[in-house]
Amino acid sequence: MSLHAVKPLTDTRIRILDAAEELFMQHGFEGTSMRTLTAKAGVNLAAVNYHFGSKHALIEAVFRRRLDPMNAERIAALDRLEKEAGGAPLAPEAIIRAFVGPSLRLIEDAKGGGRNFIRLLGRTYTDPSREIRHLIGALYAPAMERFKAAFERALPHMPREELVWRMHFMFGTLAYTLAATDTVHLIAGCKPEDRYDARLLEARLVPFLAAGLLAPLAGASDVKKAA
Amino acid sequence: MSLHAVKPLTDTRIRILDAAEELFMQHGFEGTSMRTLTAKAGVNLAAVNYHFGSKHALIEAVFRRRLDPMNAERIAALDRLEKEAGGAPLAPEAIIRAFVGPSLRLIEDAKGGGRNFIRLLGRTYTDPSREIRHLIGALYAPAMERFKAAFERALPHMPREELVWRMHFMFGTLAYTLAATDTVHLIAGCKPEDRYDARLLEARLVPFLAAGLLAPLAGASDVKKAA
DNA sequence: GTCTATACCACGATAGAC
DNA sequence: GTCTATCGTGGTATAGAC
Repeated sequence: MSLHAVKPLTDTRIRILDAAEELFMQHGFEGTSMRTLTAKAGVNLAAVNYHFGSKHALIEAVFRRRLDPMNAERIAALDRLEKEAGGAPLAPEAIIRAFVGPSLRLIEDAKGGGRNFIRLLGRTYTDPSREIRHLIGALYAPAMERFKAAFERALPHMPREELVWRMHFMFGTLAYTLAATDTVHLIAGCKPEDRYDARLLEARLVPFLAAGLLAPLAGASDVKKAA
Repeated sequence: MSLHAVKPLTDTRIRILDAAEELFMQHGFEGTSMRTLTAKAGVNLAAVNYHFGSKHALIEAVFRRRLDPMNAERIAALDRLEKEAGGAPLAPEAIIRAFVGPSLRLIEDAKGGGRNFIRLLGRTYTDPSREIRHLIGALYAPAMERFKAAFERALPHMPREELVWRMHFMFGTLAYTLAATDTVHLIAGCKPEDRYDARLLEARLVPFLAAGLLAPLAGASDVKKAA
């Protein structure tokens, strides 16, 4: 099995995936019929079933095509860092950068559909369908395991439960920032041209996340009091 | 004009709003037909048009019903804090708490539909339709202005542009955390029963946000280098 | 192995008969 | 009103042409 998708990316497959990516973003999964999809892709109605097996399998392929390489990149970046460190624990900020970088780069790719995909991805975390959310979870799982382990080594004194929540918060901030690039105007006053500048975004986002991750731990009493 | 919605909440109106809230969450705006909506509400097909004028106006009413009181609550909390402080600048964490609290409380309301609404809201920030996003922006505008001013007074040395971005990040973290309560399992290891405990969530979320907001400012050189 | 035309089955909406 | 025929639309399956 290669690093790439399980099936080779023939022209027809690519056309279908591209069309699906765009239509799923615009109209959702339910709102996109196989007929409009294949029409947009310029392929036969049966092509989806032939190449992917079912609509659900197509959805999975849409996410796999971009998520698998993205997460592989993330893991590779982490591997590189750990190799360089030679056994020493990593700086939390470096781990964050390894995670954030690959996804940030995608939003600069408007032509190739990367930006569209990122927004689709952002929407899908909160998809009403359980199946879909589970799919996303499964696709993220290997990367999440690795990063969780890296954070645990970098922050040995942080309770595991707290770490999980802070990772959740960080993940959410990233997801929202990427998906809702149009929503910055919600808080007026930002230059719109900055929204899709990956390096600038990273320079702003990473310190925010790192500070949140390293926030002083509430005394155990505070959490108990709340519960 | 009262604090409540512009139109009185007759039984039919309420039934429609309740049904719309749930269906919009489950199937999106496009995916929800007036027929299924009125059927679920147990009202005549024409009732939506009579009471709200159009589907779009109904969407607006769905958001207004919950967002206006929620943001009013936020502003009232801020007013209270400022009165107590008597002219002194507020602690950033207190401002955050004033903003976060009202929305967090909604997720405990599963029966009354508050939790469903919060998830709908979370999805809508990244809605494909410009109109919808603008609507949300308009509904948030007054609260955002007030909170932005409060943060500016609390953090006089932070560049305005940086503050706007950090508010954006905080807003995103909150939005995602509320909308994607099911997604915590993405990073395995959290107790599922904690996901809807508002006070526990607040105890975890607020320190994270406060730390991010107060993160050390990158030297101007770093941002320039990125650009 | 790839693609096309077409058929099938399920569903919801619609409209006419009663 | 209720029943029912019908139609459009959805996802899926297959047989046969390249």
